[in-house]
Amino acid sequence: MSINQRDFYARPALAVARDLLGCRLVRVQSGKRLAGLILETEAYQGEEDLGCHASAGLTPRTSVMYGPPGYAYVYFTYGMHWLLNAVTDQAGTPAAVLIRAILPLEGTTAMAKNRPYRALQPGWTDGPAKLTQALGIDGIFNRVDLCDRSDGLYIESGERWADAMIEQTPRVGLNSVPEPWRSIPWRFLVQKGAIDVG
DNA sequence: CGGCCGATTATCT
DNA sequence: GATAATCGGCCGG
Repeated sequence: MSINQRDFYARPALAVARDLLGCRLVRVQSGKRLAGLILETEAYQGEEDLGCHASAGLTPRTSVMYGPPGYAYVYFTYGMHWLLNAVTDQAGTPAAVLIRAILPLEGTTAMAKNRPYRALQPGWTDGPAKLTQALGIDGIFNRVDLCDRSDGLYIESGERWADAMIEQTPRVGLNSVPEPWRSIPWRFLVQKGAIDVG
């Protein structure tokens, strides 16, 4: 397994969102690997994308998206949830990919401790806030370098799913965003039948 | 099983 | 002062 390097992220969010499916999200917590296969992502591309936080322009919160690719953009929403994005595209072009679901593969016991309530129930990591809880990711991970193993949060290359196994749908939760951004199919997910769930 | 709604606070207007 | 890239509980059928 090798860590995705800067050039992997230095592309438009749409391409990175597609290629992150099947990669392995790794969080090293207390010396242990907590990791899972990425099954669902969403692309947010540019100030003109009214679903993207950067559509509000350069602010302290969105500034990380304007920086170089390969860094984490972790933000807080709905008063209680942390969501994990990977910054993509070149510096100066704000873009990011939201990681929405993983299949837990390593360190599931530790993940269950991080997320005791629904641990190991069906679907316990199939939401963007659920997976950050399971992996113990919060605001202190904002701006960490995903290309650097020493930060304890990175993404390894994985197997590439066939296009036939990948579904594209509109992004979730953008009900107050105008068209065409509300309906543009920039959400990527691995079809359920493609996954061998235990 | 599906749909509605409250929780709770960082960020921007 | 309003809003939010969500989750989980509770309700009704």
